[in-house]
Amino acid sequence: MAFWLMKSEPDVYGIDHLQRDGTTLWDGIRNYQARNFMRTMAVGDQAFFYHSNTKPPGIVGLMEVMETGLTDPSQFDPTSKYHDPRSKPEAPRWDCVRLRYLRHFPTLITLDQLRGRFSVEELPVVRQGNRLSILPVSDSSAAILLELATSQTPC
DNA sequence: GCCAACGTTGGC
DNA sequence: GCCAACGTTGGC
Repeated sequence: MAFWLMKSEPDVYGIDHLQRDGTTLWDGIRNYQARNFMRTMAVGDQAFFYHSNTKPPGIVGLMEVMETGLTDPSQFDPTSKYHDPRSKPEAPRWDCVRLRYLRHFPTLITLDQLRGRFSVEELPVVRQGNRLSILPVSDSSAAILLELATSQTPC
């Protein structure tokens, strides 16, 4: 079982939406590197939910990969902001996974905390200007994150 | 294949 | 609003 970090803007789709929905299609990925990471995901992998473009940004909880290798329907939807006119149904360019809500962490693990604890090599999300919305997380980094999440007490 | 221009993400 | 990082596009 592998670990991942997946970003989303809480105003667009945050962990509270996922808790409400139970599961969701993680669609709209339009970056080849992120897509290729998604393609290596396996059912049962776990992903840290990262809230970006918010104050402060950071990791808010955990989710689980339910299905992989799904075609992203938004690429064929002309009304979607993720519509890709160059993608043809006989050769879809973008795919996605289905994720399941696992839990909120008791408190936010802020980007500041992550920067204090991890190097760029250990957890690339701490690098300034990192735009990749899906990143692998090593087992050792995941263990530290899970430990951090449980040791922090809500205020 | 090179590279300049441009666009996007996302922190601050 | 600014800017760092970096992917994409298109001319050549």
